[in-house]
Amino acid sequence: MTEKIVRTRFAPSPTGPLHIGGVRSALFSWLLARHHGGKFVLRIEDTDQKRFVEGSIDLITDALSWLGIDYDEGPGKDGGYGPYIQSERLPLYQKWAQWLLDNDKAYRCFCTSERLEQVNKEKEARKEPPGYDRFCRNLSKDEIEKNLAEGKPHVIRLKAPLEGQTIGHDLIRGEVIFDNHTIQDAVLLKSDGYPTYHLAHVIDDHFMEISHVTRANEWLPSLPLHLLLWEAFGWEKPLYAHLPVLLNPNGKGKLSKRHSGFSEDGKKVLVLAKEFKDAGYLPEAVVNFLCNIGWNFGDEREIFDIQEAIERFDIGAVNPANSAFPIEKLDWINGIYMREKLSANELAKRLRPILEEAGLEVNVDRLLKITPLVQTRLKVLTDVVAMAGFFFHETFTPPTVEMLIPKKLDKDGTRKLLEASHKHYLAIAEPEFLTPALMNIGTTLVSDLGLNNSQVFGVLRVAVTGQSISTPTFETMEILGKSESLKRIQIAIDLLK
RNA sequence: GGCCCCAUCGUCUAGCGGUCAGGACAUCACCCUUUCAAGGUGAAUACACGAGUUCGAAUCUCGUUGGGGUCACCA
Repeated sequence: MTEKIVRTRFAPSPTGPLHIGGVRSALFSWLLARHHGGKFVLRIEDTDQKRFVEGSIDLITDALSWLGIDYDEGPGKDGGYGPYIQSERLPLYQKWAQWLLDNDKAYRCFCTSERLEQVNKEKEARKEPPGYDRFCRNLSKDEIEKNLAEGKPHVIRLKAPLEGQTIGHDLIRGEVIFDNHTIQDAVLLKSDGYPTYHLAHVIDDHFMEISHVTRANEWLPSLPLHLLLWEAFGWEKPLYAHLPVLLNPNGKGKLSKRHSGFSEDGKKVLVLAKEFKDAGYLPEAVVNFLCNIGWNFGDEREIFDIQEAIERFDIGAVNPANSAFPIEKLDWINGIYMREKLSANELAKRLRPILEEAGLEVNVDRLLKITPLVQTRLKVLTDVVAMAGFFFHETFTPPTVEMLIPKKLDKDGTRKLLEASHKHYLAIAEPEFLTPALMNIGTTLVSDLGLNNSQVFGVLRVAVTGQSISTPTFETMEILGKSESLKRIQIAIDLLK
């Protein structure tokens, strides 16, 4: 077992955009494979025709690639174990379902969904747990032949043992014991000829030689069923690891797609991988953030790059407890990446497409100048538009009068301040129109006028940028240049007349 | 309801029989300061409860409570 190559897989259903919980599962699976120098496989589980959503596969692969979670085998990337889309493997499932039938491990069930509903209703009335009553389990050969001859639709069900126990081993929580009588005669092959997840994953994981099955915790209750299946086939079982579930930020209920776009305490709850991208988070920050949920790097470090995570990752050390989604930590981590892990040039590269998407024409030289100014101020990339978008506007949008007048100063006082500023700045020679000199004049104005820094610098900021939150005043003026800065100060003066 | 899983600051976590129960985010205060940030310093806050086992339990056992998951011809 130890010398066996580690092969893990991420097996999403193409039912829509990739969810952040799915990303987490994929990430841990990927980390496990990379840690052992093994292979990571992407398999598409599209056995439910009704839930298939066109374009989902691209959405899934796009999200994984944005995050840097690369797969060695998968759709369009054959590694000798394909096809990697379950709907293309139907004959295989049917063949092995037949094998189970032939070996008395499964049986045909002709019950209609109406009857199944009826059975459950009756059970509920008797306060019994719901479940199939095994009506078809002991059908005689003649009855089966008769039903078949009549062309009655049917499914194939597992013949689960009625007594005894099934013991599972989970890498994260150890031994898990189930009484066999609680295990259902689950449907393995549906009447449309498609397998259910139960059958499909066992067959695929066997033939794809998956060594570790990592999946979300909601699968733990069906683990015994899967174990029974492995035993029925007589195949060597993979190791299982059930990852803890991501709960909503308030800890109530699992984080689900239903909550996409919903807000909680006035904060939007992001749940789709794409939403994180659109919101301006860096992929490396998202990955780092996700690593810290349920797993601990050690050394009391929370910031680390993906290579370091691969080196240390240990699936057995994953915390078995579910966790509330600590979304507020993402802002912090994202900030660290933007100001400490990225150089100004790299940050500028990421900022450019965002400004362009906002409809701004980006002058690269100017962008390079303002990037250092916004670097410590951005929470997410998209903040740059509001904070520094004015640098790229064709026309200047002047502030309102209210924005211009600071606390403890009236209209006249503000205008006088601006007039004095205009006079001083006009006197500076063009080549000296640089931050230190501008700052100097600023402080001179403060003492001359008997005001404080905040008032003087604040008024200038608003006058020059047209907004009250912006890049620092004097650096901004330097970038804007002498004539543009003076022009804007004059506009403000006129506004106050 | 049955079954299964889980339980350390508000949150993410470290801890695996002897620790002043550590770190981080968030919060608050102070410093720095041209708005906003960033940075610095400091504060406050946790072993769900009850029985055992033990010289000694956050750590082991059982129970209670609480939370979560799951009981489909969905995955």
